[in-house]
Amino acid sequence: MKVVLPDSSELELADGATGLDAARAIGPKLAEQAVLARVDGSTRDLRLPLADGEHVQFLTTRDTEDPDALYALRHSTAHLLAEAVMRLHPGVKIAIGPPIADGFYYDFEFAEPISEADLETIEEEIRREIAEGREWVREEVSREDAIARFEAEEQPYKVELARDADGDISLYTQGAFTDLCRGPHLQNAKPIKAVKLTSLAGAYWRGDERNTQLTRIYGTAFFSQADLDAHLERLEQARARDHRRLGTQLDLFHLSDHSPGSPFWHPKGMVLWNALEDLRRRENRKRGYLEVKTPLLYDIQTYITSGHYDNYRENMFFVQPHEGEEPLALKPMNCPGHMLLFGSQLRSYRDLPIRYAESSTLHRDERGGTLHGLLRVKHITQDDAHVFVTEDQIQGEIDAMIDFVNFLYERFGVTPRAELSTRPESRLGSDEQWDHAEAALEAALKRRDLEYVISPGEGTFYGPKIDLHMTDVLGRSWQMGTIQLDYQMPVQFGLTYMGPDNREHAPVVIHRALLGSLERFLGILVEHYGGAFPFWLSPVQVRVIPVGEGHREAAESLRARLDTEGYRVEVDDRDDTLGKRIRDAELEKVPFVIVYGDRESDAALAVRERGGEQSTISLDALLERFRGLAAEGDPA
RNA sequence: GCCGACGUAGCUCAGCUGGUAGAGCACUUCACUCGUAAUGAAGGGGUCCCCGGUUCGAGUCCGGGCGUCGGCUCCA
Repeated sequence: MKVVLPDSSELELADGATGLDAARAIGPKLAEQAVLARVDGSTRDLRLPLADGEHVQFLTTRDTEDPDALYALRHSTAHLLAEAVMRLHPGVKIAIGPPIADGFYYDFEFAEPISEADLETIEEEIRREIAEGREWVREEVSREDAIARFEAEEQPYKVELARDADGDISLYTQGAFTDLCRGPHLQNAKPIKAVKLTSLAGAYWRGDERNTQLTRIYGTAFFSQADLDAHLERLEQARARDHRRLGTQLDLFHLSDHSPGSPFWHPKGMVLWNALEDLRRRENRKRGYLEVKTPLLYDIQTYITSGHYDNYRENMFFVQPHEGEEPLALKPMNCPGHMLLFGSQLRSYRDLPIRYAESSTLHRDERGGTLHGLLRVKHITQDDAHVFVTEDQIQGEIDAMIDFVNFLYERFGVTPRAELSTRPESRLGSDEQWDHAEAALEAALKRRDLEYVISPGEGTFYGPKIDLHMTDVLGRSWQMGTIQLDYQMPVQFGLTYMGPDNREHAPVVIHRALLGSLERFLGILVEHYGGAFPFWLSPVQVRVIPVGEGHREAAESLRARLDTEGYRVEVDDRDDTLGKRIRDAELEKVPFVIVYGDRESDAALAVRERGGEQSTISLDALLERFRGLAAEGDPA
């Protein structure tokens, strides 16, 4: 048989030759350094046979940044971790240990709990294994043999995995350790030049909290120590952009034990907040949304009607005004309020669509351990709206919402990832309705040519949704905007409109929050910009620094002038050196600094831009520049 | 809710095996009035998260609670 190499040359091989055979045929050095075969785009263990006509490329120990090569390296390191743990903790039960982005983990069930201090010992053991040398041997066995083997070894999790596998099973052995594993793996442990165990966490078997909680050990590995160092350096740089750190540094907000999960917004943070509110309000108005305001407190019946009492009671706040009175619930979402508002009057088909918008304070009593800076809060504010439509208005409204979303996110130069979340196990309504609703959302995504993935079972109990996701500085994904199609809640609330046929019909409602939560959106924005906001968003746009005491008056009058033009300007006339005040302005990431001394006048201002670039320009020219920059946030 | 770690000045952190707290920055005052990323000196500032326990004595050890961080689970 023949396989095709990357340079299009053909290589003759015996039938049944493996990737390693092919590498050997090319050269002994390649055979030694080969880590993986990439065959027609997907990776294959070197121990597996090639087939006639396949296009083969070899990944070697020099492909130190190739994700597939790193995956194999880390997957193999995970096996070394399991071997080390089994040696140090006899009787430990092993579960699964895959490579992940930036590293790997392995899940164990320990007889006695371990702590982070134990990681060092385990890490040393792994290094010892590498120093001793390990080779991986692959074998294929029947399902029954695999089950029997792991039963004999008293490894119940492996038995369960083997039971659930279909077809034959592959095993990989290194040293005294054999694991049930699909591969691919390294030939041997030599390429593993840097290993670090990073953290310890609880994780439920198969991701289900009804199952046993296992102990997960996270780690990472690289082809060189320099790569590991670079990785740690990147993490440190990412942490410098963390919105929690910048929130304090830039005096935007703080969190307090006195009200966990409820940010205190400082004046500078409020500038950002209000910029989002202004954007939301202005753009909603252009698109026919009507701003409303509905109560914060409702009786329990409202939430029984909406279904939230059954589904989310655990996460709601209740207040009892006085002894013996009925409790009220603090609203965790706006839907019921908007349903009641719609139902307060007789509606005609001529009124539809009705688009109620409200950016109101909501409270959700999130489970302990889930709060996270601004990204997961108890006090949450959504740029919410509910659009009541007839069946044939659905498509048009959803298309318009997707366009609206694109418009909003483009303002910030960010691109969210779309997901289509389909029917969950526990839900209202018939399968026909769900088919219909899911199809409507998917059709909209396709019409607007938006890339998306499907998240099965992740929809709400009342309908499917399109979610927009973004990633924070540590690589975690967060849901931002959402568009949800709902046939249920209007029915629960008995909502109707009078149709042209003079009969009552139930409207369909589209729930949507496009930025999502203002708190979360701001958190992501702070990280996206690393605190260096564009001019139109900057809490302080210009700082005027008088050179000496004698220039304070002129600086103040320049400030007043810029203030009149609508810009956010401060004078820094502190009794500090010029260098110090410029340094502070840079650290606060103020976009423009104007140094004002003897040489300056309206005709010639000394302007320093964030980052250090300096120029001398007239006030008029500067104002012209500012007008252009300010317009980025408010395109006509 | 679960696993692990942590909680000391406004911020970032140090505080060894128990003997009633310290640095840098910030703040205040004084001197300097400065030309593009830190002027110098002096000073003020702490219920060491909370409650309980052990001890002659607890920031330090133990128990409980609250909060935060990294994960898991959850997320209308």
